[in-house]
Amino acid sequence: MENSSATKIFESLASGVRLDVFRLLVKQGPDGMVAGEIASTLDLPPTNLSFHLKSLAQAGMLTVSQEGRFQRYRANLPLVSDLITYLTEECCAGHPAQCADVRPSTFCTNAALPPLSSTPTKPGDSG
Amino acid sequence: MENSSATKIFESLASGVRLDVFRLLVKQGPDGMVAGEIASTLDLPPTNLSFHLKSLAQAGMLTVSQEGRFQRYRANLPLVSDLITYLTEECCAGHPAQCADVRPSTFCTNAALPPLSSTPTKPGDSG
DNA sequence: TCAATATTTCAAATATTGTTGTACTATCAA
DNA sequence: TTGATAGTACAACAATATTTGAAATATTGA
Repeated sequence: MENSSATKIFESLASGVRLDVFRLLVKQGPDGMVAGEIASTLDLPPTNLSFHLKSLAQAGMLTVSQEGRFQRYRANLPLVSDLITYLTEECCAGHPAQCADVRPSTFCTNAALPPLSSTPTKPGDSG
Repeated sequence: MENSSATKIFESLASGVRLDVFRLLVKQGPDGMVAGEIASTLDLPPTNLSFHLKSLAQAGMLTVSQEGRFQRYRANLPLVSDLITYLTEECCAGHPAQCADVRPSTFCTNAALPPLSSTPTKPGDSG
């Protein structure tokens, strides 16, 4: 991931409203929600919601699909994974022992994450 | 975590400069870096760096410790873990099967995350 | 076609952030 | 104490983001 993409994603989450929207859609899973449902659930004026949905969708955090007059939004969870990878990659670069002191158990050691310092690769191949 | 804390954290990461700073400090691990080193590594004027460091530190993403004239900054990785938990909690609430379709292998199923839909509890106890 | 509904686009007002230079505090070294 | 270094606080300006209402677009159903 590039810095500009990651920045855009973080910007898209850097708002109380958009955070509420995204978390609501995470909860809904593959069902997603149409814009009107989101608006009434979170008690937002449609113009304002549309503004925030656009921001999230342009960052890639939401996908949209049209259903007649409705627009259905869904959270893009795989992108969250990519984002964390970007944020934490090269953690304690080249020093697995240090990394162990610092990492939250979620990271570095996690199978889904890319080859960081804790992978069983040969040492010394930091990017 | 509360919405306002999470928003503050995402705001703190919603800048190309701050993202570079944080990732650099992730790489350094427990060693961290002093402000001047960060400034020269990223080629930033000290006033500007100070502005961004403050934002990251106030959000809790960095810790600071004084060393004589120097200020040493370190990435606070456990907070990243808390943040992801907040962002993805109640994923596909109450519908583990759906969740499996959607989640990146990093989430939901992860031991470090809170009891979501994928925990081995009885089905149908959505929060 | 026409009226109603769902949602977005646009424009204007307001609010918030980012950048820069200057000044300040604290520490170091003599 | 003095002068140098490390870093931050403040103030001014520039740049962006957020909110709102009115208007536009697209779909539905009579």
